[in-house]
Amino acid sequence: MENILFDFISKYITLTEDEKNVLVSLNLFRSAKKGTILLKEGQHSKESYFVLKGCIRSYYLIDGEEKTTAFYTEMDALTPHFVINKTPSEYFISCVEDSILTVSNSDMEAEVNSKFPKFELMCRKLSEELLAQQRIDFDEFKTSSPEQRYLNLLQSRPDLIQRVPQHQLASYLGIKPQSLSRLRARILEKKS
Amino acid sequence: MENILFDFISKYITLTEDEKNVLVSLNLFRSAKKGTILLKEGQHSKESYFVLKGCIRSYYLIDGEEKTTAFYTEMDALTPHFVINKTPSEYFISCVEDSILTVSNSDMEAEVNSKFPKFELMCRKLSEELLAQQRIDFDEFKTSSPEQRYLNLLQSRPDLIQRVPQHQLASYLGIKPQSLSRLRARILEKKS
DNA sequence: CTCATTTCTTAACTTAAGTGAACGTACCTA
DNA sequence: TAGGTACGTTCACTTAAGTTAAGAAATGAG
Repeated sequence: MENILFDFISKYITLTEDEKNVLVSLNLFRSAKKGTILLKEGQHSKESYFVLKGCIRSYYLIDGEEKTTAFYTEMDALTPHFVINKTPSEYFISCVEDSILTVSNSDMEAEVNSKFPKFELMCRKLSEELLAQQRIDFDEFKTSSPEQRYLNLLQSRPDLIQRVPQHQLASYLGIKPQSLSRLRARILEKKS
Repeated sequence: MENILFDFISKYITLTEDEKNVLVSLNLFRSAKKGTILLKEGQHSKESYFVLKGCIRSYYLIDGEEKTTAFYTEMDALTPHFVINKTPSEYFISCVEDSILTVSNSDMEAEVNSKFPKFELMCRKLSEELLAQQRIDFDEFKTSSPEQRYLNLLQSRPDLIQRVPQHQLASYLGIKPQSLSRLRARILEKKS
């Protein structure tokens, strides 16, 4: 299990055996059942997650309705995003499937950063990369229709469509479940 | 003019006079007329911009139509986002108004980072902050209708609505100019 | 100042998403 | 096994955005 984490880290920096051991000793690993809520609206957690296996999602609860904004699957990193305003979280994080994660908080990160300065470098590279990807995703969302967004998702993350309930997918695409059903029917009709 | 830049930097790290002088000696400052295109689709520039005065925007050209994805005004930093795929830019950057900018490329950044390691820290903090803000903006976009997005923009960046042509604003909101006109008329009607 | 171009608004019509309701299926659980 | 709940699909209807076109207003160049 650790190997997935080390494979991920090795994309950014090279670790010695000693450094790997320090990481393992931190007891980062946690498994969580489908449906487990990792973060509730209003909590002020600074936990970061890295998905080793499974799928987690972030969502807002607006007028009693869940609005899913992101899915994180194997090798995805989720850092909470209320760094700026420092107000409590306005969103939830929960497990779509039984999952195995690493969980770290800012204290642990500070500790590791001070012991191994190259972690600082990894953090910078990672957040730059996440920022770039986030911008690309946002641009793509803004410049396409719900139908195009669905077709793009079919290309880029076909597994999600199988793994995730339709109503969560729909709100991720910015539409209602009924519209997703209709849209899928429309696409099938076009093909024939 | 330099002071705006130093004020911005001081939010992240503290600079000595020597360090400030090095920055000034780099000749970062450039002014650009309204309409100037700073980056064209297909170019492979690694320039970063920081807006001291004026307004610049990024946009895609899709089926002959401009799709504006972001506006950057005073104190905003724009880092190009094809860090990952390393393919040429798929979007344009141009000046909405006569603007004064600082322009830096990755070579210059590497030079400054090696001379003053604390710049590395600033870059990390900045990209973490930008990532957080980007996520918040994306979430807000996804969870609201065009009308709500317009009302939110009216709250959060009222200056944009004055400074920016309507058709650019419309595509920034993800709709057509005609729909923005109609939507504004609808809002006015509701108020009365 | 005038002409041409661009930008913005309005209107009529089309298309697609939102809404509310009904129905079938699968999955729990008592 | 029976009843309940959650989920997905379908339908009819409503609402809002896309499209096409026309005209008014602002901008810019000569």
